[in-house]
Amino acid sequence: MGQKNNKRVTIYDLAKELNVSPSTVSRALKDHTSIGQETTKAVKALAKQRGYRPNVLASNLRNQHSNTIGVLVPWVNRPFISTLISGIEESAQRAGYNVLIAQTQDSYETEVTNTKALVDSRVQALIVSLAMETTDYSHFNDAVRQGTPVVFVDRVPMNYRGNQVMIDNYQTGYDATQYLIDRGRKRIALFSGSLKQKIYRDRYDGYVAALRNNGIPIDESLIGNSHRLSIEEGTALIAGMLKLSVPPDAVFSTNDSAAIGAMKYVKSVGKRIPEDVAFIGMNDDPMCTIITPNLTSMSHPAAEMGRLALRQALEIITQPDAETNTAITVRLNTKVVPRASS
Amino acid sequence: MGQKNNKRVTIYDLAKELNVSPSTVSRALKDHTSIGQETTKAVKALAKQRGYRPNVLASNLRNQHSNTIGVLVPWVNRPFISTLISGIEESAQRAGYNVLIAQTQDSYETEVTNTKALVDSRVQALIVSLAMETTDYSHFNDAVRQGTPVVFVDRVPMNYRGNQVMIDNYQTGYDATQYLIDRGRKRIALFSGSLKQKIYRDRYDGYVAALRNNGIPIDESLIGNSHRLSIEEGTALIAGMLKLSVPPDAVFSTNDSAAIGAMKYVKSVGKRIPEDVAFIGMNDDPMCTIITPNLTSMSHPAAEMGRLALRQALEIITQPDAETNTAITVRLNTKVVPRASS
DNA sequence: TTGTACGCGTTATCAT
DNA sequence: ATGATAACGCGTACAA
Repeated sequence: MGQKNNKRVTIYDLAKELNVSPSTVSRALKDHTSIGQETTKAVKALAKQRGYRPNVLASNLRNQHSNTIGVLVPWVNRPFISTLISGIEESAQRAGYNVLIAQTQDSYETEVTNTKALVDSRVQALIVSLAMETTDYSHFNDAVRQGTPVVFVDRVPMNYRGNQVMIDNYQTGYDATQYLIDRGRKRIALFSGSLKQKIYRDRYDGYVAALRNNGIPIDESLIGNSHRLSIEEGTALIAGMLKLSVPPDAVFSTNDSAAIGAMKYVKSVGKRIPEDVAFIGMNDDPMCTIITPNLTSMSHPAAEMGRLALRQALEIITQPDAETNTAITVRLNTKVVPRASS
Repeated sequence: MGQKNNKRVTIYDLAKELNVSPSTVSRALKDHTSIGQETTKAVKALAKQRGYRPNVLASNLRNQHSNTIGVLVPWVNRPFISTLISGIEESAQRAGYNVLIAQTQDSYETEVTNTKALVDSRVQALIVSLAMETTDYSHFNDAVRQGTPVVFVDRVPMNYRGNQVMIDNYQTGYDATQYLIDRGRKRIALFSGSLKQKIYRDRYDGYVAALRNNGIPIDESLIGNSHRLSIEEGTALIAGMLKLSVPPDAVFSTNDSAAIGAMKYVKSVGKRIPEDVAFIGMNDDPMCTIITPNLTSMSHPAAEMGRLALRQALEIITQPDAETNTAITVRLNTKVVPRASS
């Protein structure tokens, strides 16, 4: 595809050709007021003609930053996360920033490695959603210590008071559970992720509180833990619970995939949804309106969370004295998206 | 989260403290054979103790590259693309490369802008899937001319002979259509993307050839063009076609989303799938096994394509004389993934 | 308004 | 086995 020609034009080339100094070129190119109109115009014209492009590598070194935002997530190919990234990328692009992406594959070790790699790449800020098993956050402390601010999104650390964007997970868990209770359900199963993760812990707490406030006993056999909350794991969880002497009459799954896996199983054994088992999921992924019956879910504004996380990052970056900033926690409200499954 | 302390340790700091020269430190750090065991060990120990991290910005400038791969896609939050990216990222990580991501939002203008931005960022290679309306590829010629090799994946240019990874779209279109014909269908609708895009053009050609070889006339009213092949557009397309005096008895949709939109509509008006209208999609997205009945589709190895594209990029990068390389076209075969919808 | 000179941190070349 | 020096390209303090 075309000829290759690595000799890139520099400000020195332009300077020589115009018989001015490189600094004049440098200044003219960024519309420095102290450079004459004539000169500026001439420089720009030649730059365009010669196809001059600034060497970002040199500029980065000189300015000690990369104009890049790092994004570290468990997996990019999940509906919620890919939309989150889409929101981040769109905002970043508009603000003139690049986006460097890495996935942890939900592994703590990979998270540590990649955090270091991103910091080494001198990203100006790091937007992070934690790996499932992460309970030690010291690698992020290291990042901040080295001058890379961190904004957490969705899967945020326990007891964290720094910059973060999330939903109100406790309330979401409470509301989802209450929604099922309001529809007459008494034996409500919970599909949860690791309780070491704050988001799942909070949803669990909301679930327990809702049951308690309605005088419904907590039954441990109805609480299923799952590593990844995949479709397959959802199937496995419900299969186990349907064998109980008194099986659940409803399921609150803390993501949609596991709910859908369970629904598929329930349908396959001839039980009716929602009559025999009602379902409510979380995230409101597109698949909710594809399954039959459509899956009730809790809203989860992925793109918006991405935009907000990026905005926070930008604010930190542009603050001259990052030390004195007050950290911001954005906690978004969710609501039930009612559909036929409950 | 911890104290901030921007003063980063450099090889000069280490050199001074150890009473050696910076070059010795630099060499020791990368296990240069000419440095004594003792010295090397001492340097590494101190580096670790002082928390030394190389300044990638400086290294990049010196080496004239960024160790980064640029990825330019229409949207990151689509099942096929997010999985493609996942494959690229995983391989890149393993090879020690960063991944810079940008989306074109299927706009030609944005594609041009972002290509330039990525080239300016000195990515070492660009992996691109074209925007829907792109028919002029000169911005990629510019990229190559400036020394940034380009690998296309999935949505590749027309009549291109450079590096690219794709599926055999003609054969895929042919096989999908033949599959419906084999099941006795005569009036087979096609849901296509823009025919200016090679992938849709090839699928269209395959569709036409299959009909022709089976003596079935081409009916223009059964060929639907769609801008984004979204669920909504699928619904709209089938709604129009069902009004025909002789409506289609099958649909070949060139992606799964549009097929599913159409299936939802068909079910909503009380027609049966596959008895009244059979369906086959493309990509084999997860949603195929969520819809009822499950959607037959054509396989589309997204993660594998990502890995292959990255490998091609790496080969080009590591080739010393890129000029003389022969370009590689990888064309993967697909197969029908049969399910209940046809 | 423009030019000179230096530094950002690393690495490669050449010398010792 | 180690050191001195230059260079990558840009941006800016200081000088003119």
